[in-house]
Amino acid sequence: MSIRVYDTRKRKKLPFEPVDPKRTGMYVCGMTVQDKPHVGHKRYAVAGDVIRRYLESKGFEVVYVTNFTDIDDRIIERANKEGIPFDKVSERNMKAFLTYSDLLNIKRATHYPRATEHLPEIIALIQRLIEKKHAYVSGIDVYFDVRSYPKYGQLSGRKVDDLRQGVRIEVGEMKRDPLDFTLWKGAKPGEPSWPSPWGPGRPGWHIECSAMAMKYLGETFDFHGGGQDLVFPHHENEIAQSEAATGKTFARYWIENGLVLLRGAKMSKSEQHFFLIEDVAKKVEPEVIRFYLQSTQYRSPIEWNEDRLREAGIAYARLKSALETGEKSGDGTPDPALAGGATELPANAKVLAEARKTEKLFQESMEDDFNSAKAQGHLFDLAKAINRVSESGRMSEVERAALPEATRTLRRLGETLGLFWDANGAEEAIPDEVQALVTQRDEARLQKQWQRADELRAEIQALGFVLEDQKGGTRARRKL
RNA sequence: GGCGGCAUAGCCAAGUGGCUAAGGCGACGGUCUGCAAAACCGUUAUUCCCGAGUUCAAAUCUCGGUGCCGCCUCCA
Repeated sequence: MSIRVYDTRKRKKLPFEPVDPKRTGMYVCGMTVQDKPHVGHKRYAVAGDVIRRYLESKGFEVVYVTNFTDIDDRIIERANKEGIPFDKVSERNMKAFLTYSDLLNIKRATHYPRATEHLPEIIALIQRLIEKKHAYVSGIDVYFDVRSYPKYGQLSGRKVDDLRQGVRIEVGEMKRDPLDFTLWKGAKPGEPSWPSPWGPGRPGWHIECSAMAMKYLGETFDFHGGGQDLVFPHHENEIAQSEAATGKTFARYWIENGLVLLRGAKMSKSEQHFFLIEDVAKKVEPEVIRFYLQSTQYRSPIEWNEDRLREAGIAYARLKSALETGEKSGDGTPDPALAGGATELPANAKVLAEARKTEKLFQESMEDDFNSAKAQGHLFDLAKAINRVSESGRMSEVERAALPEATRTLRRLGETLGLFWDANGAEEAIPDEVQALVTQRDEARLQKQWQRADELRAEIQALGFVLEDQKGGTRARRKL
């Protein structure tokens, strides 16, 4: 058993060798909170959460850090437009981010550091870079000297000389080299600012992540994630400024996730080409959104598409249904095979064999660069085995005795992927209104009033529930 | 123009040197059902964008095409 991780920097899968055998650190670049979160912001959150949950299931203590960039030009722009302080804008969008993280069963991070709360750390890091001659003061700004760091470009595979053309210098910037990037941006009149040795100003975009990652995870840590659109320049610059300052490896594994596409093109704030997660959540069950987002390997792009989501809903319902079936037949039923004092589950039960096999394949999938798509796929084989046992009228005692254990395996593996949390209480909370209609329909069916029964079923379906007439009675489920 | 990635059935998606090319959706046939739904059983890629090469052996490696995506400016 060994975990292998694809590292963007080395461009290959490497064995996972944590800095600390018991504890691992993950830094996942969060969002700039000038706006509400869109689906793309949930892709990286889900991808990170899956990896985190898996590592935790392997016994690691995971220190998980996701930042908020709560000060930058866009936020200031937005605040000015609305005529409110910048922190009102960032505050409300951070809140929205967390609301929808919870909705998608994304575990809360260990830390959610914000740039504006880490000015001392940021300033100290910039000072360190100036002392080492990797940064210089120019006018009211401080820049990183890219030419002073020969390994620049190692993450994104770029050569400094190739980059020379095309780089733009904004008005007012006084860089020695067009490639140099801002560490500290001196404030213009009326802009929010913090005091520093170089005068009032605010941090550049990249420096906060280096400072905060090092503060919470140490100068060298295991995982650094974020969207693939951050590879260059953001992550490249993070490596440059961090490793130039410490002389040590910064993050050991760079695990950038593929982007969410909309009609074939990247979801993006600046292009106004995106779906807000709050709008999507009104139409699609949160469990299905999550299931869908992790049904593709995290490094591949994923198309956001209503047809795909509907299919995902059907597929996911299959898993949930098997789980429910298994748990229902398992609960409260004495296991005949165990009644005689037997302490071990019947090893020759087919469901149990399937559960063991699924467990093995699931683990192998996740060990191979956290392939949740593959792991999730294996769950369907176990679901089928559980349904098969529950289905057959002449279920053997051996199979029945093994069913609870097999079902527990399904639940445990699903939960490792962050599934099966029943976001809307779909199982328990059948509204009284719906339940009353179900009862009426049952009565009609007893009297063989089929037309009346069908009308009632149509009404119930219109309320978003599906019916399953079973031997023991009618089961109503929320449609996923 | 430079850098990186992707191309697998009707659709989505695993698989990156050798067992029958996972799984889901859809479709078709069957069981069950008052009819459905769900579930179960069966069928649905002699073949992995195209061409050449390496190898006893390639969807998987190499080279050359074609198409798509991302980055090179803020973006998860």
